[in-house]
Amino acid sequence: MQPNACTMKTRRDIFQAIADPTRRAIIALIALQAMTPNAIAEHFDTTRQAVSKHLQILTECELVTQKQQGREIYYQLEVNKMKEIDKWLNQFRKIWENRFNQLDEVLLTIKNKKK
Amino acid sequence: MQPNACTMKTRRDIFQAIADPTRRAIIALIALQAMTPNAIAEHFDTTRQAVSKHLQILTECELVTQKQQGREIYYQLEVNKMKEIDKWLNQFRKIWENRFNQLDEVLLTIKNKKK
DNA sequence: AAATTATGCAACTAAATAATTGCATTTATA
DNA sequence: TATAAATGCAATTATTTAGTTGCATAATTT
Repeated sequence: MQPNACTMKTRRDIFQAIADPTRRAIIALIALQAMTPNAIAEHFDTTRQAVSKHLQILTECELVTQKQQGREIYYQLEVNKMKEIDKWLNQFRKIWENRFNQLDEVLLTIKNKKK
Repeated sequence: MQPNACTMKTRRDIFQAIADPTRRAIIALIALQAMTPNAIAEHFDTTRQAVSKHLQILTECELVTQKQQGREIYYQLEVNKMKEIDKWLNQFRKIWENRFNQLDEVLLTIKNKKK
């Protein structure tokens, strides 16, 4: 059986995508307004092709989308996709809020003892 | 000059740490209660040594801490460190909340036009 | 139409990564 | 005290990654 279109050499996900510092910088850069690969590359110390590869990876996991405009291609952040990281954080948020409440209680106890 | 103790082959950070799915699973596993490497390894399909390496990486970027108890070492999540990811998300949170408000306005406009 | 610009894709390379096996050390138990 | 258990560390390996250079293609501009 032939490998289908979904077959990829590497498994990309959003966590893998944001692991690279350059990609995080690109994400932050295009967060507010869409930009072309050339314009993005000007902000970094690498070649346009390297940036292009990063954009490809970001596109693969749907963190960015393209918008063709003549021969220029504008890449823009799909900010909604970023919420997935937020969702993953939720499980820990419960814990760290709990920890905070526990600390709160300790502080209250100390306070009451002082009275 | 001799390389000092801080010299590392690789630059680890929290984003790199959570990029690996096994490490994310470990993080989730020990989030609620500290566990030993052996106990953690039982949950995965790899060797204890591999888990140990993941724990080492997580320790390096201060996502987990150790607590020795006889010959056992309990690894526990430093849930506060997870907040760093949350902090990074803040810059995008502003945007996605904004987008939501914009949508909200559109919906309100539609609603008003219907009246 | 010819030259220029914007971009993607392929081949290649160096470095990093995740995992394995084997061994050493420390602590507990029989 | 001898054995077993819990763990870390070193060497090795296969795979992935990020980057480079070079080339092809499509859309502009001169």
